[in-house]
Amino acid sequence: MPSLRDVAERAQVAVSTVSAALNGTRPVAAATKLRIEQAAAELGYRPNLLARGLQSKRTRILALLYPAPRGGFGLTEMQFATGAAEEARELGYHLLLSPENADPIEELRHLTGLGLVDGVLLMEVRLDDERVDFLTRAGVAFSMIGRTREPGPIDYADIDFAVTARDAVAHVAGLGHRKLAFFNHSTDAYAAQYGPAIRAGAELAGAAALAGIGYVDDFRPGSAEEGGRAFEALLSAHPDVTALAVMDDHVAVGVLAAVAARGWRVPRDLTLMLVLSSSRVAEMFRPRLTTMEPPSAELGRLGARLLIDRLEGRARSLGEGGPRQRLVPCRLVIGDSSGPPRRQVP
Amino acid sequence: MPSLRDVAERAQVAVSTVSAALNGTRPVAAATKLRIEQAAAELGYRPNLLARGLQSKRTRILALLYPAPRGGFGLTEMQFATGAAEEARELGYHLLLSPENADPIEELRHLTGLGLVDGVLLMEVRLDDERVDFLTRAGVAFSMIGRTREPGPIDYADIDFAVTARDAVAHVAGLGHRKLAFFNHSTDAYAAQYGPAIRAGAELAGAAALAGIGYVDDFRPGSAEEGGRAFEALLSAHPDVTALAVMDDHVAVGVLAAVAARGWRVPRDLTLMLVLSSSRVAEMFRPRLTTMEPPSAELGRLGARLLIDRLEGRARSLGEGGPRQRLVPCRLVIGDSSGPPRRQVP
DNA sequence: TTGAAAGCGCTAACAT
DNA sequence: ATGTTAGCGCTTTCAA
Repeated sequence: MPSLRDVAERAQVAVSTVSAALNGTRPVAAATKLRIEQAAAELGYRPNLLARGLQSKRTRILALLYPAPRGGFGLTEMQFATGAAEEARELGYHLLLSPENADPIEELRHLTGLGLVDGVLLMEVRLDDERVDFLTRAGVAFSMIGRTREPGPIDYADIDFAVTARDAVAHVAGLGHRKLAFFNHSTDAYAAQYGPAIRAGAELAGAAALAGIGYVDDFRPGSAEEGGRAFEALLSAHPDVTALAVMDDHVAVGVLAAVAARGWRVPRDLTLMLVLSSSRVAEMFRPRLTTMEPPSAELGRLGARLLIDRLEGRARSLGEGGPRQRLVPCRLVIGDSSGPPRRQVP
Repeated sequence: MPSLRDVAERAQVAVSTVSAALNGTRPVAAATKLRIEQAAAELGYRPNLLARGLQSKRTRILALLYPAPRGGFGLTEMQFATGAAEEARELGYHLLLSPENADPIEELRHLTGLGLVDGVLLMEVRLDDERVDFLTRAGVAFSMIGRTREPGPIDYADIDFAVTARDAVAHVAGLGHRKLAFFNHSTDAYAAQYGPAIRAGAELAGAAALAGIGYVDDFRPGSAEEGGRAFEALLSAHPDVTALAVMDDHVAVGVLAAVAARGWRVPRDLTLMLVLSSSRVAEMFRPRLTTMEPPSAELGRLGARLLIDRLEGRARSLGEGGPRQRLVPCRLVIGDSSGPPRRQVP
């Protein structure tokens, strides 16, 4: 690999001039610049990132931190990662994939101590997240995909649960439904302070109230079987529920089975929709399920962009330099599982 | 961040001694070593990877190259990535996520020119893959997840299609089936030299022949609808087919619908199985589908390991230093869609 | 067994 | 407008 010196020799100038010409750090005579660029091109010169980073304290490398997938990574998580990687690449950055081990803080301490990364992108942020405290204290630049309970002045990109809930409720209310049920994530996820579960529940409740329709979310099945049972329990407790939103794909499977078992059909007897599931999953059901599809890749891109903006001080220049927090709603993808409410049995 | 010099001062020794003590590069008196380690610990010293890399030409960073997902990444691809990242971390390496843009070779030239990565992990390898030629010529260390038509002396980890096919055929033959059909990937994927599609088809044919059962794979539906139609076409052309394996989840959806439409049931009238689909997907069907689940995370891990072994010269030390090629079969996960053949209508 | 010093490839003062 | 030089933090001869 040719170095700056090789280019300098070939162009008959000093290394600092080459550096300046290539980086635009200081004015260089047009003629010299041309010679330099030509020499660099002929040699196939590429700046050595390590040398540059060692000197400038900037590597243009970002780390994406994620908990080692408990139940295996879903499509959604993957899209955060690929979205972030693409945005980073387009802005001239690299993305390091950093699975967390048992001790995320130690992991972070290690990672940031290496001098390898300029900033950190946090995935799977919990409502109370120790990683956030650590990074803040350590003065490391970071942004979140998702957010803590009180993000304060921290950059993040997250789902706009308020708008998502409003859209979901508007969808079912528009079809004429008067009472919506919601099967949130399992109690475990809820207890684990899983932000989306808690926010989705709260916002759906609010949106339903605002729209003046009934709302229930007492059930939190965690599997297909539990989903089926929860559905039956739901109907006996609330026979007037005609629309159901569920967070978990597997639960939807169980609900559909229970619907069929009692001789009902979707959407004739029940409007069923997914929340936070990709349309690729939704369309594997029959009937194809309506879903509120999360803007995963977009959130990944945004998270990366926010971080890079901050690193480059752009956050400060435009606007007042405060935190930049971006909310993106899910997209309503209407399948074949949405319809008017069933005629109530008398 | 404390540097080597800080540690050296605190321990009252020369920097070179600290380096030696911490890396075991040369003998250091036990007492000195202890002092040094203590000083390092007290200071919370972390070696600067950039400085080390600049000097040693080794960064312990690997790049995972993948084509920007055409139809979006599947679960399988994701697991390659997380598997590789975990293995890398456990072996003291970092993994860079590198989406390819329009020009993969230029991308590669850039990436390897930066001096940032020690080696490259190739995903989505096609039967003829220009990236392989480039890396070989450029003398860059790499390994593949998947393989070219003639991998020659290149390290790779791939699915053992022969064993997978044999297991799949044994499964259906063991249930008493005498004729198996296979819906391969769509013609597009086939034409795109997608290795798994081509190898799976070839090996299933071979395995069926060896087991002495009939085999058809004339159909290549690419969607649920095409899957349904293909199924009907299959039955009229080969009414004696009682077992069907499909590569594509969506196609399975269509087949199930067609089965139901003609008043049939799975597995009573048809044994249906997935090939190369994760069990998480398979269990979302009703009935739960039998699947040959790809060892994705394992392949990711192996790919990373092979590459690291080579980088550390371990490939050469043990054995004769030739390429290391690892094949791992899919795992048969039996669902509720496998059963004995239907009684043939006369 | 340890220390001194050179240098990896680059950036950024400081000089000219 | 360009050249000279001093490091960034580390590894690695070479001396002592």
